[in-house]
Amino acid sequence: MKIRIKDIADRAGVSTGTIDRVIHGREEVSPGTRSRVLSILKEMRYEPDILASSLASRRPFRIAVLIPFHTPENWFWKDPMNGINNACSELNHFRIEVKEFLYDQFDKNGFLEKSVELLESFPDAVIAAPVFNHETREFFDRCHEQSIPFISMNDNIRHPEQVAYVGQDPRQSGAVAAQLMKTGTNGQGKILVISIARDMDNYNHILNREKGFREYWEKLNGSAVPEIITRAIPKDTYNYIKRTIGGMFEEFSDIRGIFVTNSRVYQVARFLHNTEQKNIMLVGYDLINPNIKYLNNDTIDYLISQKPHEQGYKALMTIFNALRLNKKPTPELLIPIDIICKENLCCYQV
Amino acid sequence: MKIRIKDIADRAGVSTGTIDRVIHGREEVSPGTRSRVLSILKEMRYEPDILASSLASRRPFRIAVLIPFHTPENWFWKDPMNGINNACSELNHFRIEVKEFLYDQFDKNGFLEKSVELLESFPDAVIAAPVFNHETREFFDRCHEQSIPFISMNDNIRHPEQVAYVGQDPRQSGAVAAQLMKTGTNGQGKILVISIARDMDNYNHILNREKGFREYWEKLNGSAVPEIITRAIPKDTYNYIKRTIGGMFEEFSDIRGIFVTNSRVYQVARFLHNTEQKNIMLVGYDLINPNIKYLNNDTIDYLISQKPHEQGYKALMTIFNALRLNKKPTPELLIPIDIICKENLCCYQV
DNA sequence: CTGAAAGCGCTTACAG
DNA sequence: CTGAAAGCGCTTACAG
Repeated sequence: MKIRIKDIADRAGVSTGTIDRVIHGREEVSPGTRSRVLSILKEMRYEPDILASSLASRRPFRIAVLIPFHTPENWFWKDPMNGINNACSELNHFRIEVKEFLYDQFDKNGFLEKSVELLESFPDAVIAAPVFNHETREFFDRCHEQSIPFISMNDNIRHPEQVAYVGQDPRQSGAVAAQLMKTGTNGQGKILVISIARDMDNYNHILNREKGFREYWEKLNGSAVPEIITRAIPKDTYNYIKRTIGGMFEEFSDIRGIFVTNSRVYQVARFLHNTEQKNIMLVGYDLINPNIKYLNNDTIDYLISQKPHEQGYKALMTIFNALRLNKKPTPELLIPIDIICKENLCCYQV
Repeated sequence: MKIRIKDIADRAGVSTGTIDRVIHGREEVSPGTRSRVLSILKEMRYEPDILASSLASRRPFRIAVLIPFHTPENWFWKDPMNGINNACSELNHFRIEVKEFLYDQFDKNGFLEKSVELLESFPDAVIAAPVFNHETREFFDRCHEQSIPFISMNDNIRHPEQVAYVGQDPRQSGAVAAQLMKTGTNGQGKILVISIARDMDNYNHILNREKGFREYWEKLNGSAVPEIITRAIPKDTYNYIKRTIGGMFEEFSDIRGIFVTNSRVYQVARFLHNTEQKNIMLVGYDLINPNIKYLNNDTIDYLISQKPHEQGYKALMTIFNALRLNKKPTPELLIPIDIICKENLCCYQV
């Protein structure tokens, strides 16, 4: 019924050791035997028994993770790592090892150092989250040269050799924000779109979210469309934000909603809360603690979750399935764009 | 490092066969040996290697599923079964077998017959979705007598012996619907709460959803609160629904929103669409095809997903983890209450 | 009631 | 370049 290595060996008239060598592409087999065995493997549709394989093999499957570390001010990168580790412990029977190469998301050199270190450790697979686009692309090139398969998460830089991408579609999430805004404002008045980002922090995402948000209204014909005012704020300190947003409220009348394109929405919430503006619809990103606080006191209406934990979890599962179980992955594993309000918050917190 | 059966055997001065017998509670061991081995197992914190165990054992792990079958008119029960089967194929290396005992959700006798049949097959574990409360409770009693562990899904009847419950909190999902309604109507005008159910179909869920919806407004102090008009419709044919809802629109003025407490929301959507009432906010349940159609043409504003596929998937994973991997499950595995609109629909479709 | 031995399907030195 | 044998940790008849 089930085809074993032994069956292949009998058919090919060689020993099981040789079959094993062919299956794992070791170079110690004569070309003739190799091709004969390969065709028998295909013909008999051999599928390895991963239980037996894991049990017999000493060497663990080593996965290297190259993502930013989190800081007290920016917890975002904690959850992906947790997701990866949770997936790892679910698979612990299969002898998987995760090694973390964490870098400072504002320090390009740090990234380069870590990526060299990673390559020198010769892992079996790589999970990486691109922050520095150009440098990550080069890093992926290097992985490919060393024949190390890699998966890209959170931001899709579409390297031709990547096993898969795991993350959200930022443009689509902008459209979701717009739909919520439409429900809440009915297309009346003005809407501010605020992007708070020091450096290039999450820059791709921000641009695409803004784009998706705008496109939503452009596609809407016939209905009322609000006036949309976009502003980038290059600092994320409260005083700076307070001044900027405060200024906008003086400049523009009839503001009905604010869409903040990343996790800094709590700073805007703080402003609205302090100035007691209760009828502004506020939508932003990410279930980080300060945001949750303002969600619970009704200052933030909705948060869009990037599901960082799930991204990490799925990244590891996907690469494991692809490499160990031979299940070819979807090239783009899109993480759902969850809409979170006070009422459904509890079931999303890991 | 890792404790094996052999280590236990050496320590206890018996053979590995005996250890195996103790671990699996087979009755062919003398009481003295048994208790000695048990205490050594505990002391050395033995954890079985499930790879080796699955590899060596012939017998598959047999899981019986007792849920309603789906019909052309009601596809709801298709997805849980798919979720179970998908989980099963993900675990197929571990030799799991799923056997389906599907019953007619409107036929109590059919349920009883299937449950007898199931018990006679002596499965290793049971996944069941309660429709007939009293009868399911008795069925679970019977499972307990036969020492078959069971998990309850979709509706929690809180049997004291259940391994876990996997499903949504219907009351909380009513609150989510209310929050959406508040965003869309700002608490102005009147809101209809419509429950369309022939027989007792999903009755517990409907009551709890209504309850959660009402409680939301009760907790809201200070804000505008709409007038809420609840109505049960005992038939789900379009003509009947059209007459009833049409009548309500004649009876009440200034209706701003309609909350349909189950998947029949497409019938109300059809009415709104046919009568060209565009400014009524409409919220309902479940990503079934007719609902998706009206979501895409902007008649339904939001759907709440019960994530039936995920319920099935998690039910199987939970019982497998609990019984084969000794991971004790959360007693209530609450499935997130996803809010679906046209814009985020795509990433939720399996 | 208990032990010795073979086996699950694959991998890994080792010998040639 | 290839094979025979031992081993991964657990389970299962079989013999006593």
